[in-house]
Amino acid sequence: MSVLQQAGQQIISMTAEAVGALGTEFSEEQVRLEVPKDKSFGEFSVNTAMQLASVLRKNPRQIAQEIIANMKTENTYVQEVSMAGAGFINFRLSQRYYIDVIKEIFAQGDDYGKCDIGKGKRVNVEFVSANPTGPVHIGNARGGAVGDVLAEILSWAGYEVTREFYINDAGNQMEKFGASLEARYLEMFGKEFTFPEGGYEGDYIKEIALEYAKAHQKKLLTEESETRQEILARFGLEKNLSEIKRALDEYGVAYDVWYSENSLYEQGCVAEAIEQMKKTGSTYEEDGALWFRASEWGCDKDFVLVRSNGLPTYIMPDIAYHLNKLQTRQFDIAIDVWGADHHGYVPRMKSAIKALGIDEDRLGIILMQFVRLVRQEEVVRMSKRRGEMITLSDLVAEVGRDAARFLFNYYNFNTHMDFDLDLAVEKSNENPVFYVQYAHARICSIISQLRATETIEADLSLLTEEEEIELIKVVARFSEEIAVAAETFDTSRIPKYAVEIASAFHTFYNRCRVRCEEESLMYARVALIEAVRTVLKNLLNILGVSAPEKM
RNA sequence: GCGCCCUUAGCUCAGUUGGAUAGAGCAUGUGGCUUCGAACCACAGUGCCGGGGGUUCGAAUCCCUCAGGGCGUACCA
Repeated sequence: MSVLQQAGQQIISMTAEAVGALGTEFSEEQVRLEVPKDKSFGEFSVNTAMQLASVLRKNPRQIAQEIIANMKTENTYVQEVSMAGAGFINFRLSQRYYIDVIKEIFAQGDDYGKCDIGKGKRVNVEFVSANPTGPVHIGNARGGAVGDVLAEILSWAGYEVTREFYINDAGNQMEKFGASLEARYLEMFGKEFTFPEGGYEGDYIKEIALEYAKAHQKKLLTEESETRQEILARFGLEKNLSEIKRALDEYGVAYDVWYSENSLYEQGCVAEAIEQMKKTGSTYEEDGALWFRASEWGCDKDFVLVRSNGLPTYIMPDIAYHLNKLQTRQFDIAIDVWGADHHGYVPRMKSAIKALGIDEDRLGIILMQFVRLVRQEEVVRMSKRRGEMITLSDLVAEVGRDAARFLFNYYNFNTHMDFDLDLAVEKSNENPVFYVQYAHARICSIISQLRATETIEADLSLLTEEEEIELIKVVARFSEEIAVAAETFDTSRIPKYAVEIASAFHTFYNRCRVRCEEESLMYARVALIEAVRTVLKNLLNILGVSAPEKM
């Protein structure tokens, strides 16, 4: 339990106890611990008196007074309890609390900020899963940044995390891919060809075809069209996948598992999943197709699982995939990071999961709102069909990995965001990522200049300035921030929290000199900023953003 | 038609799950380096929390309704 949690728990206990002494039932779970908006009210507050007002039919202020009179603060971090406003009970902590926070940071170092709400549960986070028919485009960039950081947050929160990429290497799009490649291949040798309807028109298709032609020349001209397409598709898939891996690697995203959709077919998982769906008794045949009675499982409409031509629809291998994750591989939780255009897909997937007897809460779905790229105050238009798009590699080359990852996580996944390329590049000093990195570099610089004398044991009780206390108060919240971020899947809390710490540090820096007259105070302050450096570094690590010592 | 998401300062966004006077950054204005990094700090102004009802001690937050924007609603993926 962190120092912060200990203090919080003490307040909860003493509050529940004090209410009990008044002759009223009030459990610890009912105590709502809050942080007052105005710091002059202290570190914590509870609104217990207001909660009890309607029950006791008394003025909340009077109730608050009675609760306070019964409070036992001996041997706790609480120094002072007071009543304010409509009946808030406010708590001020003793200095020992702040000292213990810094000691805790030193003791835990690179692990400071971790918590154990995950209790070792196994979580699978599947994200990006870009279509392997082409390069990773900008739309996937947000999902990549958020998915990767979410995975990291969950791991800090005590979950055992697997990062996974689902390769859509089966079905319709693979055929279109192969047909598109074939057309370009034939075109190259001056043969007759028809470009498939809805095929992939991007230049990279020509490049892949050219590459194959360079290596194998006219070899495929004598083949049947079907085998030709298959060979080209497989060749192109290999190419694209290695390019996708390269781009993601450059972006700082590394996967534990690359899961092939096609392998689900090959291993009979799709057929098996169809059987399982039938066994639920919620399927029926109509017009030669197999339908799932999703309307019985909380979905507005029924939908088709197997078409009348015998081929499964797109959702069938996906059901098999989730069955594989949640049943076969026994993950406790599976999280999917999807684009907002898939939101209609959520109730369908959940209804299937439910019908199969799996607790739907084990499936967490994050819907990523779209990103619009803005340049010169204008929205950059992209067309995947025409192959006009900005790739992840382009973005990283233009704004850098640090800025991209930080900014994508800076906004909650649920907000539509505009990514201003000019702002991210030209006015890079306005970018919050540099603000945080600057704070880190600044601390490193100070510490390196004082390194010779840093070994002396510091007297942390000398840290009494308002800016010093504020700084400690902020860094003390770390594990709490991780816990909330993990529970809400909200990665944006982390960069925002990092900015808050950087800001508290800069304020401190401008108000208090580290290298000051009194040596003992100097050591105490060195210890303080050393602790802050650890926290900033840990936060940047979680974000996958570098923590430079010089800028 | 039905369903989901969004709407908070000039701009980009927070708002601790219903609490105290609604906050940051950017932009604007003023001030701060003979001493640790001025990529920084301090101070200043701006709000019909999209509109209107309701729930209660108390609403930006929960419910209803209307408006605007985005996206779904295939035997496409």
